[in-house]
Amino acid sequence: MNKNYLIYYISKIRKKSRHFIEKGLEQEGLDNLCASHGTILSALFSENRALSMKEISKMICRNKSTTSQLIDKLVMGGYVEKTRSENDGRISYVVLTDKGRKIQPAFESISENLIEKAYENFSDEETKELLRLLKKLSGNFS
Amino acid sequence: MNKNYLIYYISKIRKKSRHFIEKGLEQEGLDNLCASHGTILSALFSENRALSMKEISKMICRNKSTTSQLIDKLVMGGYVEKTRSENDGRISYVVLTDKGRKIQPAFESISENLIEKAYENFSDEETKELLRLLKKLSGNFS
DNA sequence: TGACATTGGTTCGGTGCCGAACTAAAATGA
DNA sequence: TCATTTTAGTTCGGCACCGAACCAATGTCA
Repeated sequence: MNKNYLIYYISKIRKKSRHFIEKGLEQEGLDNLCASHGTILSALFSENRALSMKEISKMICRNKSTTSQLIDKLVMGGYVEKTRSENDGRISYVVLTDKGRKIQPAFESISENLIEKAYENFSDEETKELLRLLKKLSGNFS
Repeated sequence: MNKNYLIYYISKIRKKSRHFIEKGLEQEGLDNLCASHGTILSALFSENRALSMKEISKMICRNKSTTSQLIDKLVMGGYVEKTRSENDGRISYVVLTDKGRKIQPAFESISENLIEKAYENFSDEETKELLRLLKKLSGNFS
């Protein structure tokens, strides 16, 4: 058992999953979007409400400048819109457009395929244990 | 149990571990080096021989153009040297310089600290199981 | 032996992502 | 009330990383 393989596996899995997602996006004709855009849209789908930049930033674990740029691209693509908050002029909310809502099924399918592939041959027990250990590991760095 | 958290944890752990390594490098005065440079140097330390670009590329899981650029930076910093193979003019070998060898202890200390922090409160059993499951997961994408 | 394919590396353009500096709006508090 | 601090976002410069195009050396095979 070589403990040092940990980071090796982690970054390999991350890279492969990103690649998987980006291939999926490409097949759905959603070129010029990357995995992070997918994460943002998924968040908007599941929350089903307007989200502020800050909320999105936190959800996708990217800093605010990155988030700002990612959203810009989604706005350019017509998938989301930004509106200034009426109560607090600093906040801008991001909402899905019709075009954005229309691609939800594509995303869900990619996401399902990813999960299916990742956990292939995993028993429920193993899946559960893996998630528990990853959570614990992640917490150790905080 | 939400299977979708998998990628979330994975990228969080990756990001935090990179951050940890880069902080460590900074403290050792090895600014302007990133985690990938660390991985390359560690490979050179542990293999203790000249490595070709291709070998390095494979070991660090980066494509050849990225590897080329990372090595360039290490050459600039005086940590490694590149020499053309005599048998095969296409291959260039990378070797540590004295300066490169001198920072081995710093790297090992960072690496140890990282492992220690990551596996904090992990039993041997848990560590072993985590590594097994990650390996399995990683294999599922191949 | 000479055309062609393959292989190891580099160069180039582009993207994701970051931190620092900045702007504008809101909160604070003397 | 007004200066100061905090907060939400944007802009900018820089680096890691990638794929595509490219180059030079080697392998292949008729």
